[in-house]
Amino acid sequence: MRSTKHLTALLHTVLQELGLPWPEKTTIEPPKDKKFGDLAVNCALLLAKQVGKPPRTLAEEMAKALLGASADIAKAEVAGPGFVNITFTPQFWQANIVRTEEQGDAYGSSTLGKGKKMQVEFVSANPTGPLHVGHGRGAAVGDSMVRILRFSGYETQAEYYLNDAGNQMQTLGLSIWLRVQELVGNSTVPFPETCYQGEYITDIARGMLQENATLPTLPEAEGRQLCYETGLALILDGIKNDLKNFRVHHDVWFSELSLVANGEVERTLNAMKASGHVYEADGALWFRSSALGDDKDRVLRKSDGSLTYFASDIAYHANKYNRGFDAVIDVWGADHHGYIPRMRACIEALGRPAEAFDVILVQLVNLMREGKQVAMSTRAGEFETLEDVLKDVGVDAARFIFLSRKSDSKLDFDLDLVRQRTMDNPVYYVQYAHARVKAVLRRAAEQGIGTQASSSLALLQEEEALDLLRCLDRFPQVVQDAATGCAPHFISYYLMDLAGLLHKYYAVHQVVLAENLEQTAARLRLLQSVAQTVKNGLLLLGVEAPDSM
RNA sequence: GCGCGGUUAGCUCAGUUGGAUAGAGCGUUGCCCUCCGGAGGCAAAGGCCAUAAGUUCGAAUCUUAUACCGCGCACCA
Repeated sequence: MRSTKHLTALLHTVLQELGLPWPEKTTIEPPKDKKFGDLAVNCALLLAKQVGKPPRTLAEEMAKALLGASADIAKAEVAGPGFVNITFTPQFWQANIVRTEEQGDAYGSSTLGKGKKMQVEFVSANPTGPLHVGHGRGAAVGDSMVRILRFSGYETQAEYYLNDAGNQMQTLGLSIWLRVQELVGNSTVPFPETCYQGEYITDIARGMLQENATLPTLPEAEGRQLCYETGLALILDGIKNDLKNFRVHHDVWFSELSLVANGEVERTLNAMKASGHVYEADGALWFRSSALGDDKDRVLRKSDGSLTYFASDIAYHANKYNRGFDAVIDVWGADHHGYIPRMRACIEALGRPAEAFDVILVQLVNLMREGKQVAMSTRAGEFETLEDVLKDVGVDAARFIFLSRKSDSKLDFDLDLVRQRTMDNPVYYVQYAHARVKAVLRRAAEQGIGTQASSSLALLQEEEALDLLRCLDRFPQVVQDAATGCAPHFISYYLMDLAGLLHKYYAVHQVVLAENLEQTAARLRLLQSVAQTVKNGLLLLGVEAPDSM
């Protein structure tokens, strides 16, 4: 980050001196192969046609000018078809340590999103049962995005949308009610397939009976209402508890019912009527979403007079923007992708720019045990709860695995592997890098050796040290890319790289050398900077950075 | 049928705005413990980036077509 910024500024000056424009598509990035230097610039290739000179000639001119422009540049070479490869001096890289020391826990943060208000809505599982692993992935992704956005300077709110207004709530009340009747031997019909089959429903019914033995004798409407209210409260408590254990936090729990009750849905529909996005046909109220890119128009109020889920969802999103968010991100299960076009149409109808709405699709989790897929069926009430998985593998491992894949690709979650506390499990590989540094620092402290700021960083000349320094420099950019790309997995991949370089350095160079305190102090500072960066990165994933393991 | 996503090493997956000889982990094979935590490191083998055309200085990346896989196409939520 520091290196690319520095070179970008130098290149601007140099191009100006040479009388050349700055090509829009210029890239300044670390090349794949280290032998091409620290950073590669492609702009001679881009300018060649426009200027009418061979790319290599242009590149030569740039290289020469860059070399003279700053003492931080050790080499500027032309290679391949016309790349300019820049190598910085070791002193330049060593200064990264000072930067991480100064910034500490803030290293990697930025003001990228300064002044922007963002909202991330995630999990939002219907409160009709406990969370399962799929919800866990959405929870990890959403929570991590919130952390990354905040670290990048966005004012960010985490929200859970509670679907407490629909048919499913009716079904929940009925399911519990019928189980209550079963428990006291009143059932005359088999338990309906349309009701929730899970064992937790019977547990709730049993609990309610213990509290109130007269429950089954209540009139059905009253009994079902009571079952619904109590059931919802219990399930919600369970969900909140699961999320807390998973280190996932929501700032706001937003009730769908509240939107309907206070007339906000009606008001939003009226506003859309006024702007001509809505019409009546066949006794129903329709949203003309097909005019805004959707396949077909969508019903908002059914011919029986009741509202569709989509109607309250529109009101919900209108409400979000009215709360002042510049952009909202919804985290959805990938099976809802068909919902995106109508939602985009809705955003447009609300008069918001397309950039103000983003969806992160989270693919399903394929849970594996002993090499076989674990069957999951919500309808049959057979699913692996998040709670069970966390008990099995732990929060750190689960979060890291969820965040070490692109969200929009299927995830094989191998319980046997994720449970392992070995280096086959990437989370331990990364955490071990942190613990290892802390162990060395403890060891040094025992011998009375500290990390004096006065120590000479110029002693860090080894190739493995420079690799670490270059990697440290990438971190702020990685965080920003994760923020703008909605891609927490960039952080996990980065951390595995950094941890690998640390282990490599450690294997080659002994850090604590009693006979060379100056060298030792410099190396300790390098390691301390690495540990700090690992810790900052892990925090963005919601994973702990242990001092010992 | 239409739409969305996917197809990269034996397996699981990265690959940013089109860049140089396509990467990592696991697995396989071979090596390194007088050493601060070996819970580690080094090396080798392993590829028609699904297929075919196109765009251009240059394509895993962009376009089009085809194949296969997954998902979605409600006056459900």
